[in-house]
Amino acid sequence: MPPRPGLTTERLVDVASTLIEREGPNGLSLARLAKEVGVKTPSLYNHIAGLQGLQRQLRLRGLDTLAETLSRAAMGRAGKEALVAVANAYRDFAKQQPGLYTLTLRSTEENDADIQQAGRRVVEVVLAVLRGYGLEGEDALHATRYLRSTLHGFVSLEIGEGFGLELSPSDTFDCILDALDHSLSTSFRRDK
Amino acid sequence: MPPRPGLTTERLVDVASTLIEREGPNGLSLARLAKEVGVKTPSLYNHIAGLQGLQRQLRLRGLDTLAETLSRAAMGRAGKEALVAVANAYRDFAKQQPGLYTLTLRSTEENDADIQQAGRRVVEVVLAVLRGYGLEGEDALHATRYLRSTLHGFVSLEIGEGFGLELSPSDTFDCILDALDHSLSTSFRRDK
DNA sequence: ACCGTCAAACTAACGACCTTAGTTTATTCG
DNA sequence: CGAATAAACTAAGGTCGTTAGTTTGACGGT
Repeated sequence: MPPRPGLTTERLVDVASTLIEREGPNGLSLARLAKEVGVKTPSLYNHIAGLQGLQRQLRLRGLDTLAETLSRAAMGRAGKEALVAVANAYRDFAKQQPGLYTLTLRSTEENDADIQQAGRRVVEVVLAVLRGYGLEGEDALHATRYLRSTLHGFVSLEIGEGFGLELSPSDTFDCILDALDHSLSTSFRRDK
Repeated sequence: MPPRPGLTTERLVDVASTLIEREGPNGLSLARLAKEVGVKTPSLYNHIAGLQGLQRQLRLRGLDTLAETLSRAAMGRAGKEALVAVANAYRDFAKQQPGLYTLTLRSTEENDADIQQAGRRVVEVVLAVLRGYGLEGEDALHATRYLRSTLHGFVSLEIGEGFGLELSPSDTFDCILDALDHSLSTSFRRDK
């Protein structure tokens, strides 16, 4: 049906996701993507809605694989074991695809139903972990924000600057998880 | 000395910092900045080293004012009181200048001595707060990363998407500070 | 086996932006 | 009052993203 190359949206997002790791989230351009797949730039518009559309697709893929990775890690575990597994899965995802992670967590400026739903799937996994701590209702929501904040903050800083120093980030991460486990076990019961 | 406008690097950074709030970190362009101060784009190069140089100056200013804001908040306080004051100052800074905050915390890719030093000044304030908890040595370094991760993660998420829902972010922040205080008071003693 | 259809590629062109090189101009200092 | 200097300017080149309009080639039905 198509004259020659036979592109698909899928393939473009594939190639773009490798590009974003090589060049960083800001180095991603339609020009480079087009060159990479052997096509002129305007041809891309048959498959994606411009640069914004491409970024949106990447964010969507990032959220989807993140949600799946996390739920896999949570399966069959509970309590601190689940917390540790999910947290490490989160960190590994960010470290293996820092470009995609960074783009995914960038503020979107526009309320996009699909993206919001994909984001909700991630939050749900975190909520499930907290259920193992007996947290529900408002407490669980506060705790979810706490957990997300800590995880996102840690991996952002680790990706961004590597924390400098020669102190092992993994050791720090373990300390943080101990502290989180302790907080979730005790101080997040409604006692305000 | 100058023919007409009499620009300075200072003034350019001033105007750029207002621009970055109106347009977001990605909306900042030399073209807009030039128009704003009534000058042609190339003239800017007499005062700043291109777009990268401008962003570097903004990051520098962001780190400097952040460090000063935090040390002001920490002055004369100790323990939980210091923690709460510094944390709120951090959050307020990010909320009042989200564009500058975002740009400041973006990974820089290049090891710039001035920027690294400015960043160190921020870390030192945090370290000082932790000294009030009796933390020193490796423990203090781990704890600093914990604190920075949580603060940065929370304000990033809050700036980015507002956390959705109608649950008050301020309430969550208070919960988080309680949990942090508790962790720092107990579980960060060397007991691994 | 042919032809029309249709999607996917292309070319052409515009506008925004960053950057460099070379030129003008006004102020200040000797 | 004249020359030096620093800050503005014009001109020009390059990269991008995007839109509009054109070509092309594979597929389905007659």
